[in-house]
Amino acid sequence: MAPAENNDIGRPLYIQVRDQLIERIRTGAWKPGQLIPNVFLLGAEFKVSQGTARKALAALAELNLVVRRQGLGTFVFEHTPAHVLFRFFYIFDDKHAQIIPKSKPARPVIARANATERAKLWLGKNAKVLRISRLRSRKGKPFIAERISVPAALLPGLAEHDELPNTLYDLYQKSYGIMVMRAEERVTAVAADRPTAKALGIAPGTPLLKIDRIAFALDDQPVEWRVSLCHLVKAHYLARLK
Amino acid sequence: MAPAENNDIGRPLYIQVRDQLIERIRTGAWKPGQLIPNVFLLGAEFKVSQGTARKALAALAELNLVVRRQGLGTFVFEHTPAHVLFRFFYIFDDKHAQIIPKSKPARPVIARANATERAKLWLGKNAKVLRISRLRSRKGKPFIAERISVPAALLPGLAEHDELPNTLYDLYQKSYGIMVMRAEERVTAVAADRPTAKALGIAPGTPLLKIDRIAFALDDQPVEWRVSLCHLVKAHYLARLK
DNA sequence: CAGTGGTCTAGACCACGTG
DNA sequence: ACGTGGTCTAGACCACTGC
Repeated sequence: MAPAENNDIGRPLYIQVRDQLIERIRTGAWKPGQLIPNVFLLGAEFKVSQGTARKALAALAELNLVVRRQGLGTFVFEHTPAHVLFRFFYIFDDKHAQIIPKSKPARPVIARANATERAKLWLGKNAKVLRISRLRSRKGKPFIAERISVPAALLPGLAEHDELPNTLYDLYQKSYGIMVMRAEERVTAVAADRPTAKALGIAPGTPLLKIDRIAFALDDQPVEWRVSLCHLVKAHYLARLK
Repeated sequence: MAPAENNDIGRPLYIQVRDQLIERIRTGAWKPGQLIPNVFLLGAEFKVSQGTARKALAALAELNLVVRRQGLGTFVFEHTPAHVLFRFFYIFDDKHAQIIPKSKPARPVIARANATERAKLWLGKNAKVLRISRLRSRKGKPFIAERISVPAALLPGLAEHDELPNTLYDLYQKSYGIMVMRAEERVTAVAADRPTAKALGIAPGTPLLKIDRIAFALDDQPVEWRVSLCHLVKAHYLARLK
């Protein structure tokens, strides 16, 4: 990268290198779990020093796109089901142990996006969405009613699936190359309405924790809207602030 | 730092430097808002290279203990009321604007810590706590009932205060040198009990968002336990996951 | 203009995990 | 023993800020 390219003027070299590496991961040229070249090889390839290549990798690791392991190498981040839960499902029991919920396979339904879905997912007038409704259980008892909407254009062919896995985010990554990078959760307390109460086996009016989540992909486009109504007994939602 | 000190073997140089700088901030040798020496001066003082001093400062900035401003210098982080709210009060209205709550002055009460307080705040058998109960309002209407417990030993003389400010964390820092660095919030939905409902002017049984927060200081000791019962209309708690 | 943080280089050495 | 990431150095130059 000896002479600064014209469209990159002003941007630090290590950011330019980082962004080219991001592109390799996004396009699938480098697959999840794959070992990538070390700092010297990358430095040689991009005509930058070892230190700059190292800084680019550190920035990639900061974005959770690679994992660096001393003595082993640098690997493209892999969305395993366990890791996805660990990253994006913050319900804990009263002993501070993370709760791993089960969900029954559910069939997605395709439909025209309604106004809320278009607003939440930045969709146009005639866009379609896949909707998934399902219950999540703990020790055999349902405690979360979940409603998910995903832009249909992002997941071609998914509507034909009969069964969806417990964690959708690794399916998004492995089958569609969509990496969920961050999420925003808006949390409130609501009273259970009749259908929800029936589904969860509780009295109508019971206070539920409502988690309204938008998940964003690498390019910061929303890829999923999910509303979870949670009946938490001896359990809580955990947020860490710093 | 030319020869590695014995108790520091194995720890990277820049971490050793960082920790000595942390100590200066913690003890008040460097005051909040103060400009600190540049990388070359720090490097000379600690007998390390410019790059290592820079890495120590970057690590300090990572901990939010200093703010680096290009062209100006590096400053010790200052807990202004506005910044504290921004960092630790995550209630937003439906237009995604952060809500700034007002609270009436409240008088702290001193008492022997009960079992829950001892567990949450890691206190011994006969430790005392200061308790503060207050309402927080939005547009003149109370919407949060708050109960706070703080180890009395941490805040000598506070019990004599008649009035407490809207944000306690900058009081902790300025008057007692306690810097709240992080917090854990456990969030659930509960039904309003009679006294809370009366205080907030709502019907008993109304779903409330209960936020159970422990705030931790620099040394990772808990310094405050706070339970907030929030009646959120057209408002929500926001969490950002990455 | 001077002073600051930010980037970049080239190279040495250390710490860790595997074979 | 080897290859990896992690640390550390010494020094050059750039970018931003305020005077």
